[in-house]
Amino acid sequence: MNNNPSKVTPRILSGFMELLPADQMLFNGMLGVIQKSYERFGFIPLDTPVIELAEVLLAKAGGETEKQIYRFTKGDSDLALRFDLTVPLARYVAQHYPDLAFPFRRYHIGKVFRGERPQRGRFREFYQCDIDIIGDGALSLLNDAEIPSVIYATFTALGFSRFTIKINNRKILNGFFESLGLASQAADILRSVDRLEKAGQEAVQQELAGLGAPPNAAREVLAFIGLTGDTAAILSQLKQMQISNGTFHTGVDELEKVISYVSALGVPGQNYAIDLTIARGLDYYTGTVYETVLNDYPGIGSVCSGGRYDDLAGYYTNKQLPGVGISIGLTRLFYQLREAGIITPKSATPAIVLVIPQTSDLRVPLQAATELREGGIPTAVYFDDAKLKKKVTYASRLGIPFIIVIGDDEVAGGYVSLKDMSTGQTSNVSTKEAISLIRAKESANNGSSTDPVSA
RNA sequence: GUGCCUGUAGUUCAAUGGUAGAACGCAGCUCUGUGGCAGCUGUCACGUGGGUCCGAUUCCCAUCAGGCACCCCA
Repeated sequence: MNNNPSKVTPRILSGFMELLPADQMLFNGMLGVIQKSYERFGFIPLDTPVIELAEVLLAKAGGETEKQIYRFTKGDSDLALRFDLTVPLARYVAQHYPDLAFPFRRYHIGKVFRGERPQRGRFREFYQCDIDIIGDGALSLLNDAEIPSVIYATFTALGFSRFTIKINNRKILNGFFESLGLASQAADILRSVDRLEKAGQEAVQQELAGLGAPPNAAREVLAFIGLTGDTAAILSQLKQMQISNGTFHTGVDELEKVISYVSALGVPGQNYAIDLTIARGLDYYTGTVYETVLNDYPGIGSVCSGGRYDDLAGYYTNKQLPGVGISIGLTRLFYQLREAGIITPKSATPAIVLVIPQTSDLRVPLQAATELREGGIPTAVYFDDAKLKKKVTYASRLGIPFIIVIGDDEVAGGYVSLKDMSTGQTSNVSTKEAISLIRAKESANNGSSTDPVSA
């Protein structure tokens, strides 16, 4: 690959994503939409170090985490890269507890690292966009209901309309398993149930048998999670079930409340549903759980998931800090949308206009550029010596929608030559007129393309 | 971490036991103040190491890299 032995081959590690300018613009657009949406709900921004003491990050330890974490030493320090944003949040809240106002609503958009085998859409470094609401001692169930409304607003802002927020409650599943005498295998069963769609009914049935579930219990499990209908129908079926288990009924109660409030918060009925099969692999969820899928692209899987947990920071503090939150895996989401052609890059630069000086005295072109920028128009200037054709091609390649050529004629005449790259029309106008012309055209375009996913 | 598949220009792909072509891209020209089209010219490759062979990009082994499935997850 590299003929020149004196040069190092430029390359990056597999599993790390790096984008070309047009894609980076698209990615940043999505990230900005998500951030704006989170802030609209009053979530507070948070940024924490990418590197933490291994002791802190691994306080909880746990098979997969331990295996996947990037860990290294620097001098005497045992360090690690964060593998999610929840553990740093727990540390942060425990550490700054006295200075925070609860419920603490924070969002955090940042990179996390996992040393997994990379695969399509699975990266070793990726962005998560998290929101969490942390209570001090207790946290109203209403927060569980607000989360889907944030998801709804965010995915709508991203340009999607056909998506479903699937909602379930762990207590229902746990209580149900307890009533079948399968409580000790609950975690494994949940995991198996979570794979229902992927692995198929038969495989799950066999797995359940392998876990020691008697055939009738396995059948009951499958029948249970197979309950169908709209939210009202599922809820009434759940309530009619003859199960004497407190946890189960608490779960049904919670789910019913959450569902009713989700509706009250204005999430349309077609955008959420009860799905008793979603369980989430993570073991720290204790109540409501969420998973969001794009109806037209089920293959992409969950694009946003999370849930309720009772004890966020038990490894760092004695305070009982319950919370609820979700995470959008932005890197994966972006990658898969891009792969599927659902989103396509538009421009490779934020510049709206390229000023092209065609004169040796740059003062007038530079003044014009400054005026454009003061007029709120992102402006780049082509400083280097080249033929006009090359400069125009440059604007074309980058997708810059306007160019302004300023040569000796323009300087002498006190005007600029404005060209609309999409129509090819040029006109001689004053800089002020150019600004309003560009603004008019841009706002007309933006009407339909504020979201990066207008497809 | 386990299993399977694949490594040829910047990219996507060909061909061949006698050292390789195309398309797109990129640079330039046709075209000295205007991009997209067209024509021409140029640019760039057999992942690495070993083995078999007169000779290996081709066959074999190892290694590295990439992809896929499992596991797990965003």
